[in-house]
Amino acid sequence: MNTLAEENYLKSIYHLGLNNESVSTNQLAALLNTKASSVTDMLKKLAEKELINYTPYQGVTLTSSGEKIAINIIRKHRLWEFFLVEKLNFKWDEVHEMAEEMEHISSNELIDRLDKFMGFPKYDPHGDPIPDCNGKFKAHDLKPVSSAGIDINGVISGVRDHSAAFLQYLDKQGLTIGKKIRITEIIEFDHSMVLQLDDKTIQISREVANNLLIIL
Amino acid sequence: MNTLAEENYLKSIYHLGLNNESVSTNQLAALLNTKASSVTDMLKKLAEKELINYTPYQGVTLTSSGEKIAINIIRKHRLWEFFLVEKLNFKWDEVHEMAEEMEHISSNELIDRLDKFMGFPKYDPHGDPIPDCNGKFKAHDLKPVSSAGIDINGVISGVRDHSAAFLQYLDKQGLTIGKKIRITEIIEFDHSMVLQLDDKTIQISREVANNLLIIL
DNA sequence: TAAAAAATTTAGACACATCTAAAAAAATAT
DNA sequence: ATATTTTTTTAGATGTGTCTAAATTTTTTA
Ligand SMILES: [Mn+2]
Ligand SMILES: [Mn+2]
Ligand SMILES: [Mn+2]
Ligand SMILES: [Mn+2]
Repeated sequence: MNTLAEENYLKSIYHLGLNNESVSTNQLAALLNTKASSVTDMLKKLAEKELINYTPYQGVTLTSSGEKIAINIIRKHRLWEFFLVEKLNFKWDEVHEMAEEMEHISSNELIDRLDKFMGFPKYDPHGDPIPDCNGKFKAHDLKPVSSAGIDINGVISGVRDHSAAFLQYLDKQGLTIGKKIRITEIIEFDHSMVLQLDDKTIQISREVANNLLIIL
Repeated sequence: MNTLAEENYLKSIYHLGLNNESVSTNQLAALLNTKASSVTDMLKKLAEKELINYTPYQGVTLTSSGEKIAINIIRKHRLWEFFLVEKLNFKWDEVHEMAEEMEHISSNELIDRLDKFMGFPKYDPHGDPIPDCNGKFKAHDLKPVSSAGIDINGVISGVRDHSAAFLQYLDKQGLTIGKKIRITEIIEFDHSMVLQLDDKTIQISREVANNLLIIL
């Protein structure tokens, strides 16, 4: 139906356009690791198919049919990630690249059965919400640890940075999804934070605190 | 590493070259639903990569590295088919097209873990052998029902035709993998055969008998 | 608000995988 | 053995997705 490249563009436009409004050519070029001129070419094609709203020089937004396709790809990505972690015992830092390929397997019947097989999970291994077969999903109300103050309690429920390096670091520190934390100290000098876990105390940099998301 | 088209050519060369020797351009064109001239182009590319032995006008054979790749794709295809049937409850006539896509997911670590997850199955839903992670496999010693005579007993263990139409017909008749049959009559006029199953008697055409494989 | 900088689009090219039509080689028939 | 048919390859073209370099538009700065 749509090519692999088209699907990847739609997914990227969706991710970049989440909060803000229209997505720029350069933003897409950066995320997709390609050149602005290539992006322009593809935007024309997607506009022709009425999957995006495109006005030259003004960036793009998804049409509702474009958004539907994007959400479906994200659904597949996250369900496959869940499968890889829960059924095949991969670690959360190992699954993203595989899911990038698997999200393009076309059958919806397959993905709906996979969903059922796994008990209709609501969140993927990184805490991101999994759209249901109608594209509906609800994100947690997440805040970066860095935005919380002294003596605040929270539950680790997501990450902003999905890089393997960051996820491996969190693993090593025991900062995994579901863990309860309490902020016991904030170092004024560099804004690093001291966290109390169930079993130990650890210190994290501002950088880490910015990318670690909790539910209060 | 190799493109999707290259993988499909290698797989096709493998399947066509099983018993006989070299595979012709036209055979490949027919199986891959493409034109002979396109095949020639691709054969040059695969020869350049030393995945096939190609002499113009003489057909091709796989090199050992080409064969290794082909067998790995077949391993993936059959393991995904097994997964779809055993874990997601698809029927044996529904899985081939999905597996055609899934066989190109690149990670070998993934497929090895999938293999383990399913308990290292030896045969796919159609009775075809699944190569292990070293590419080793052993096919059953299969014979078409049509080659057996009166009063012979056998166990249905494979099919020659993999079309959905044929598989659905077999399902409806209760002629599924593992079923024990006994040939009770052969009609001289059209070579159709009467089979005794555990619970019933059915008659099949010569065409069906040719495509249904048993272990004696 | 005019000049400079940045972002975006256009123009022209290329690799890949495919096609049709024509040429060449191999196999078959007379 | 020659002619005919079949098979295969070559030549030239197309669509997709990408690229670099140049032109254009928008934004920022002075
Ligand atoms: Mn991911
Ligand atoms: Mn994820
Ligand atoms: Mn199959
Ligand atoms: Mn099969």
